[in-house]
Amino acid sequence: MQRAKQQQAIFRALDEADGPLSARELWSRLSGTGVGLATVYRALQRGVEEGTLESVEVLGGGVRYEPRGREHHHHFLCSTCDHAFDLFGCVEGLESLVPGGFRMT
Amino acid sequence: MQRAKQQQAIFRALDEADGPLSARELWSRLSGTGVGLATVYRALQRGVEEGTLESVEVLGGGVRYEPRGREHHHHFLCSTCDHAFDLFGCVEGLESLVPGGFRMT
DNA sequence: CAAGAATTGAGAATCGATTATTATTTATCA
DNA sequence: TGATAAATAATAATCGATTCTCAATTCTTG
Repeated sequence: MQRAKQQQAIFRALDEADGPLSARELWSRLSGTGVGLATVYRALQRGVEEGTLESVEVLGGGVRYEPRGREHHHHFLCSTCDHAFDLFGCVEGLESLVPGGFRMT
Repeated sequence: MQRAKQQQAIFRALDEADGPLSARELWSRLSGTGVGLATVYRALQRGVEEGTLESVEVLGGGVRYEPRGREHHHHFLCSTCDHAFDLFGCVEGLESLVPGGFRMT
C-alpha cells in the first residue's frame, strides 16, 4: 500500500470512530491492509507530536488516541467489550471536589 | 516478623492511607519490615477474595486497593506524585450521560 | 530511470506489573 | 519438643504493551 494512503487510512479510522481508539483497536480496524502494528504506533506518536492527535486515558486499559480539537467531552468505557465511547454532555461540581492545594486539569 | 503481625501491618497500612494504594505503594510503606513484594500481592489477592478489600482503578496507573465497606466516594489522582486521594462529595448527572442500552456500574 | 534517503513490516528486545518457583522460615499440634 | 504443613523472601518467569532493529520497500530528486 502506498504510504500516503496508509497514513490516510490511519487518521480516517480515528476520525470515524465513536470514541478514542487504542493502538490495537486501531490496528485491528486496518486488518487486511497489511499495515504493521509498529507503523500504527509510529503514526500515533507522530500525530501527537505534530498536534493532530491527542492521547487520552480511560479507566480499564491503556492509552487511546483521538483527533485533536474536538469539543469538550468525556468517555464511557464498556466493561464488557472494553471499548471507549465518546459522551456528549458534562457534569457539574467536579471542580469543587478537588482537594485544597491541587488544581484540576 | 511474625506472620500475623505482617498481615496486620498490611491491612493497617491500607486503613491508614488517605486513598487506595497500589501494591508497590503499599510495599514501600512497609519498607524496613522485610515483607516481600510477593507477600503483599498475595495478601491483597486474599483480601479481595475474602471480601475485606476492594480493588479500584484510577486513571493513570494500575490497580489499587482499599478496605471494603467505606462510604461512597471517588478518587483524585495527583499527576505529579501519582498518588490517589479519597474524595468526599459527589457529582450530579453522571447517570444521565450513560449511552442508551448501557448500565452504569 | 537510477541512487540515495526515508519508511515500512516482521519479529526480537525491552519494560513494568504480576505470578510462579523453591529453598527457607514459621506455625500447628500430637 | 519434633514432625509436618503452611507461608514467606528472593528472584526467575510470564504477560501484554510498546519500542527497537534491520532487511526490504517506497519515495524523492535529478
